[in-house]
Amino acid sequence: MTYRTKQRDEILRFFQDHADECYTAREVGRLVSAGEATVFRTLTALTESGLLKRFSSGRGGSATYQFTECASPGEHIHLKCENCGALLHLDCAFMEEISRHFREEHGFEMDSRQTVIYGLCGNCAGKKKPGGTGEGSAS
Amino acid sequence: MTYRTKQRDEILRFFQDHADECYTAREVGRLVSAGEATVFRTLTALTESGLLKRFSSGRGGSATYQFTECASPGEHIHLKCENCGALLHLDCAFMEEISRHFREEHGFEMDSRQTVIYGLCGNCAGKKKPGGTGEGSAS
DNA sequence: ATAATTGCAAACACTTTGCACCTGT
DNA sequence: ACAGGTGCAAAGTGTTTGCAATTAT
Repeated sequence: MTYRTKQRDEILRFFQDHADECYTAREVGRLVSAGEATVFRTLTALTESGLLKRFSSGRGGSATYQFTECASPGEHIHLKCENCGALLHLDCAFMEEISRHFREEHGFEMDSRQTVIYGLCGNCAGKKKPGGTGEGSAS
Repeated sequence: MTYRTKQRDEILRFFQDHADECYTAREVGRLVSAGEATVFRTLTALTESGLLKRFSSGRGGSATYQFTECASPGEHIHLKCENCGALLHLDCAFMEEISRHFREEHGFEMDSRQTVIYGLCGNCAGKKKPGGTGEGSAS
């Protein structure tokens, strides 16, 4: 991450321009001009620096990545819509409340960076009801 | 899942006897007398029936499985300790409170089956502070 | 009896790595 | 110039699948 290359720029920009969608490494590879290896390396780097969020798919499927504005490790939690894929960032205030609840009532120190709440966003709730035994995840 | 075989019995029993630990398919394969394919098939089946919970590991690592008492889709949420691996089941009452918060204040319908809260349990909080860019997940 | 399950090995899919070449500073 | 990045192809993993033999009902 020392040099700035056009591949990284292009990949990051791609995610910024599609912040409402998840993409697999393969998809990214097809949509930008960068080799697969570079895509994987870049995706890993961007995830580690907090610009992207990674979601593991249930079985043997490929992981997906999505842009997330928060490069800074600020305190907030992510809500992921299982239907449309929207990634919502929960404001600090409420997160603190949840966090406190877990800590005080259950002695559990929540790690908001690793946690993703799955469910249906306002637009999707009431519509589609995803079946399957899907599995979600995030870094 | 029509017949009852000794392989499935053994695998399920293994998880019941080690309900506080996560195991990869490979580990299970070594510890019980069942072929790898059978282990994978059984793990998938048990996960689908809700007896096990599956956690995807961050990168290319293997998924891990853990016993979870709740075969019934009862309303409760899971808290997973990132340090010792403990899997805590949150009582309905508090889960309802969280759920309501998301719904009323954010229009978000939480899916408690898919969601796992990561963090440190009472015993581990304050001790080890896991680094890395790990990623958790669950079905 | 017969339909489901097992197990092996081969097939797959996703991700990582080695290494020579290219690029950013 | 030279550390760092890229890309190809090869190597790894982890997981799934085809199919004959085995087992539960």
